[in-house]
Amino acid sequence: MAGGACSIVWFRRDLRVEDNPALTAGVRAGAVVAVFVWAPEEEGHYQPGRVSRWWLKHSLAHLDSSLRSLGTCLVTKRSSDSVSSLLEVVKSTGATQLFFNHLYDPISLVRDHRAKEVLTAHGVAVRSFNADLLYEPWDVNDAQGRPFTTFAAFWERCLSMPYDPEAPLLPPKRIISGDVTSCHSDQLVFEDDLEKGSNALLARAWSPGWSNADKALTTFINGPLLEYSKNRRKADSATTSFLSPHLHFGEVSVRKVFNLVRIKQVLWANEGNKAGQESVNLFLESIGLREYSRYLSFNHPYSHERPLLGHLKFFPWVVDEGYFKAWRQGRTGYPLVDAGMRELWATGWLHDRIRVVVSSFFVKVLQLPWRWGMKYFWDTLLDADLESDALGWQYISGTLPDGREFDRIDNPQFEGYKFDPHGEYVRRWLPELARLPTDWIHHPWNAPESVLQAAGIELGSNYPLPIVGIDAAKDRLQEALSEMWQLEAASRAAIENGTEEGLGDSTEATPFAFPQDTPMEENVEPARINAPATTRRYEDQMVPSMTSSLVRGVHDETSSDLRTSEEGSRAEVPRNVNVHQAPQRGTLNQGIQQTVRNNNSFLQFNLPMGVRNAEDSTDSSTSSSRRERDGGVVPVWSPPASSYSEQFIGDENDIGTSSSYLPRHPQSHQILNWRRLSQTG
DNA sequence: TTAAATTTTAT
DNA sequence: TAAAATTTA
Repeated sequence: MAGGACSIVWFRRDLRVEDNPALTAGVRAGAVVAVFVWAPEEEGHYQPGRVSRWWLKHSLAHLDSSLRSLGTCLVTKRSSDSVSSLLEVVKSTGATQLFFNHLYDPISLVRDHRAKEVLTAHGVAVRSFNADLLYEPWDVNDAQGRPFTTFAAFWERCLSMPYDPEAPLLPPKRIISGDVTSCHSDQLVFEDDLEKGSNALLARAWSPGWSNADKALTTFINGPLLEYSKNRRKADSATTSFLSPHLHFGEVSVRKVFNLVRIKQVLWANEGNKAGQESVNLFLESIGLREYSRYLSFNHPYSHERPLLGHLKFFPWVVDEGYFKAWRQGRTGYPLVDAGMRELWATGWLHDRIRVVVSSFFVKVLQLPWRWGMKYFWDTLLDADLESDALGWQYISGTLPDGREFDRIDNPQFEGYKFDPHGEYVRRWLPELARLPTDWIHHPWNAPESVLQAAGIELGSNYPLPIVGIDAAKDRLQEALSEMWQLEAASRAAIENGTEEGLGDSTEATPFAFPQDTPMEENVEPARINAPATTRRYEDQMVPSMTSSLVRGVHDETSSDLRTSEEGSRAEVPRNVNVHQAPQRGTLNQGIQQTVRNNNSFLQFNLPMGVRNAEDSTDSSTSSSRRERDGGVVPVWSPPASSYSEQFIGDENDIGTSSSYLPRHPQSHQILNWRRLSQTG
């Protein structure tokens, strides 16, 4: 059918043939050209990490083979600009229509809007659909027609909408292929040789691809779902749904999940099965949180990089590379935290409870900027998902109206006995503690010397002492909070005086520019962990990247990382950490003021801050390891902090004071338009 | 039955 | 940590 009218179905994070409205529309319209564009640079700061790319690679292969059995194939394009690649495909295939499904992260919102404009201008009819959510964000509003700002109210509304979510669509029986003879596919490269080695293990635990996702769903619903409420609290329980990576890439549709779970719900309600009903409600709630993450991202497109509660932008985070590194390596001295971080490192997976534990420790005990932690999760999690992770970290950080209280500190020791009462999880991931009795497993620092000796543990040598004491952390948190309120009051006064008036609106340039990212730091680490009976290697473990001018420091730092079971590791244990001495606070606040005054300087701001921190901390007691081993050049991961949101520091995008940023800010008209655009599907 | 003690769980 | 839910005397 040479050059005959056909439509492009643009696949993104909807890698399935079942319940895929864009695909269905394409099939109905006639011949189809299925396209996937790989343009990671477009994602700026948040390019998929190694394990995420591994997943994508297999998911795409799976989709391609499904499409082939239906009569067409997946055209793949390597690109630095999705929209121009689509245009190319239009030209080479003579397509007259474009169909795609909605995404709600800020970058996609803008990119998809542009795609629509540009292709329409070229005479292509564009339609887009909801395939990712039960209800579109703009359809869920309170009685005044305003978006919700708390999860409970949002979810209650979702569950009582006047109409049900759309029923899932069946896969097409057959697809008529558009003419792709003059539209060549690029070979997409998702992993290098080094990464291949590390990824080899992933296939043992996971099967990407939409029909595997479907199997996982069925297995879960017919099995573990019943006990979901009972089992979901154990650190290493295998009773979660394990659907999150499938859902992230849209291999399974939430609407299908919802429908199948609902059927069970009715069944168990009729049987009077209380445990089952509770399980269903809890599981649906976790689906609801995923919905809410998209909802927040849509209504507050900066939620992945700035607190939704405005006063939190004045919180003086501790900018300390040493702490950050100890956390990443699982060497904080708190066994549950460390076990979690080692598991994440090794497998790309973490139970939800443990995610809460490690991130809460990160924010409340170490008081590191939550976006660093979020970025590390992004780089390492198999199910890394910008919207969900932003919601999670904001919740933990207390920067949401209904998040945890900000001044609450969870004690990892108690949480350890709660989520891992027998210490099995800790022993699995921290072999150095394997012989410690359960009584001490979550607080080895209290164990009698004789017990430690018998277990072969020398605190400060082969396992660290706590990097920060909980009591010290509490004091420090209080201080930081009062500093935050002072700064907030000062800023408010300044604004009332008119000193900073209008600054927030003055920066229209590069609305979605992020600081340059450089390739991820590599850890070349032979670490032994007696996890699933294998010796694992930790090559090419991703950690947050750093600003380009500091790249030279990379190998200096990483080559000495985390030799868990080697003598050589000892120097790396963060030690000499004086609990009573407050570490250096970052100079974020000054930085922010700077940025505001000299708006659009975020790139400049970024570098100096990193360098300053590195130099400042040379003498700090928290950074001895750096001085010893890293040759003075400290790789600094550039916090996304300064990228964008601070340009709008003067605005009132507080979720507390106004429910939506959008209507009051003309410079964000792309997104206003997008609201309209979104309804065309 | 009520009130106190306890356990549970946070988006 | 603190509010809510549940158990106990």
